[in-house]
Amino acid sequence: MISGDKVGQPKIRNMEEFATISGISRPTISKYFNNPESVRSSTRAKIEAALKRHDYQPNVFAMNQNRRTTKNIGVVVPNLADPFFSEIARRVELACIDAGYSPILLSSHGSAEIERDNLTSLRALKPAGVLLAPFGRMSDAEAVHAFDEDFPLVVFDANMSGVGQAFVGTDNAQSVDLMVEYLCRSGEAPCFFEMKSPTNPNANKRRQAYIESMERHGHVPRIYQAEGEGWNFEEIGNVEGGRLLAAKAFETKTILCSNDRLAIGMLSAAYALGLRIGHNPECDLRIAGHDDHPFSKFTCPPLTTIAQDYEAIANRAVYELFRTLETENRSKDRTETTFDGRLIMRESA
Amino acid sequence: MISGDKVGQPKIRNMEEFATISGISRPTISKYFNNPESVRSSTRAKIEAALKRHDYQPNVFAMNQNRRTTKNIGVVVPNLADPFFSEIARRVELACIDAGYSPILLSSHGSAEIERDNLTSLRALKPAGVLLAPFGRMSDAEAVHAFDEDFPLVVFDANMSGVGQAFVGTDNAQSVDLMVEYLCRSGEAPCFFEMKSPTNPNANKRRQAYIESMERHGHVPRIYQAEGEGWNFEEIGNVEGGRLLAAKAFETKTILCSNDRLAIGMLSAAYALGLRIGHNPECDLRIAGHDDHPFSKFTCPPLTTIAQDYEAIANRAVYELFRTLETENRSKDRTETTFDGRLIMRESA
DNA sequence: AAACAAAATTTACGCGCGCTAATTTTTAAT
DNA sequence: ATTAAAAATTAGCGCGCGTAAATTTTGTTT
Repeated sequence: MISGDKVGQPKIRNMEEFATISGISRPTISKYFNNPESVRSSTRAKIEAALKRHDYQPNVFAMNQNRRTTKNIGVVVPNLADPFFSEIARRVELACIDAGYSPILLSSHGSAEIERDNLTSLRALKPAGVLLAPFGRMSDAEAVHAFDEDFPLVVFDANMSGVGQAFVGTDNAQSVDLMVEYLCRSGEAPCFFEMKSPTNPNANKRRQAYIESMERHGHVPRIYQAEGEGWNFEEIGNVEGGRLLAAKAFETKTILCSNDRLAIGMLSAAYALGLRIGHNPECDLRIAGHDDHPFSKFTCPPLTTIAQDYEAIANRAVYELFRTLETENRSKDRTETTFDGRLIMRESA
Repeated sequence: MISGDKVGQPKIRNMEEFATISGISRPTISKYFNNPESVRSSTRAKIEAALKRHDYQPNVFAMNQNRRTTKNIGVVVPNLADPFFSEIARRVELACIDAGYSPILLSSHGSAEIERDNLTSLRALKPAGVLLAPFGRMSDAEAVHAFDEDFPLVVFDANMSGVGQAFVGTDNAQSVDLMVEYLCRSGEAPCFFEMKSPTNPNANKRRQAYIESMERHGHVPRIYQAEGEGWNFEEIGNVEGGRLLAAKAFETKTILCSNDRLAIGMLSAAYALGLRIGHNPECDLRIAGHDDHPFSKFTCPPLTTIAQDYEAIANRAVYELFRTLETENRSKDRTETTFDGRLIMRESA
């Protein structure tokens, strides 16, 4: 028995045959598969009864060849190995499926070239729309702009000015201010640790937010930048952060890291140096992060950080895309939505 | 200007137009795109000259509708949020692209139902072959078997007896023995910490390997099992492992965890309890893991573990699939390939 | 140079479905 | 019972390409 066959039933080869068997005309069957609500309920019942007996499904390729627009949604993230993106991609995928679309998940594996290739590949699939978390300034701006011209596009996580029908992300100004305020209130004002050449534009926003927040609280901002390129943030935080710690280069005993992955690396370096990290009086150092990385709960000590609202960002990004798909008027009003970060207080700061 | 156009050239709409412009018949153009080597070099030169001037690419949907077999390769992993799978998926994807195929990456998000749905979705895409990392005994065996009947299938990471043309994974017997031997030689024989109801069949193999290895070394195996379901391994290792540590339930001071994620959670619990972890004489406990999770280098202290050979597994799985695609004779000789794990000595054990 | 097989190309048809227009049937409202 | 609106049917073209069979070209042998 071939899988998918119902016992004793011959295999349905195409929509014509299924139409005959279900006693409905082919165009009506076609309408049904395009939108089950668009046919009369009595007709729908007949079709679904036939479906139960024969489990036919239309040929995807024939469908997509002739449809004005496919049901494909491209989802492009810079790096699936980063838990932030794998988690948000998961939610985006499920939201698309719920809406009856087929998400196509592409990771750029940390390379702007692959990001460009991914957009090229997507063109061939004629997606109804695309959700893109771009590298930002690392991205091939020309390719992204061109893609924006040709397809409905929603950008998330990292903003690119003027690109896409909408941007959805976290309000770094709010989230960093929240953390700075907490750190100042509960102890010494923090210095800021980040990468010198951050791949992600959010890093720049966070630095700026840190500076403004510190000044607002009447403190002098102090920024320390680590050398290093690429996506190996933990390693950079470990090596460069460790170097700074060993050299006692930090002028304060409270360090706010630009993201959790840097903090995770630095915590490991601090441990190796025998430094006690935490908010207790007997501790040497406080370290905080940003993003609520899934492992940040299990660092030593657990990392105080900012949780981004994955669920809200994913749902809103999908919502904005579908809104664009429904209202044909492209590129009129570009919306920017940011969600607040939430302070996660743990032992590290 | 529409992106993709060459300046001053009109947009090519289909293969017919491209054939006219390049001065070659359409079927020959079709042959070229199917396999450039299959046309005479003089013909190939003409086509490629035309391609330079007009950058036409065939309609994917029309191609796949008529081809006996598509160039799609399905890649199904149980959980992209797990770095092991995101990393191996990355390598598999790139290997497929190199071979001129289009990988379609699907994560089952930790749910056997979604795994089944993913296989169903893949059917519609008529993939040339599929690379599946199954849940194992959690998988919908019937669905997987049925899929195996209908498509060339290579199983990796977790074996399912008799399923697929090939299995590729890590030799747990070897890798666990390697670790047990190291631990025994460098100190006390380890006890074994794992989940009571592991989702992954490798866990069972590792337990068995631990028992056999211990007996071979003349020690009594001691196994501790944590309650808890799902994929939140760190949490389970943290809570249940921490409970056992606090209760001083472990009869030895060396603990081998079934995987790194459990170890990561337990390390965090040990830290909270003020236990000193490591191989130095003054330490209270040694903890080791398995998989060389990307974060294991940055635990406190860094985790001694077993590195699986991602590259080899990914490449071999892809290789086995392509071998199956070339030789039409399915289901004759099923191969099983396992690669050795590599001991990564760090400070935790 | 003729003969001939092999390779390349052309001819011709079909894939499975979307979509449209005109017609017929069914439903819901008067 | 009448009628307008909604839904379904009939009929048929077109999408862009794969592919088998027929034809032409090419390269090799005698």
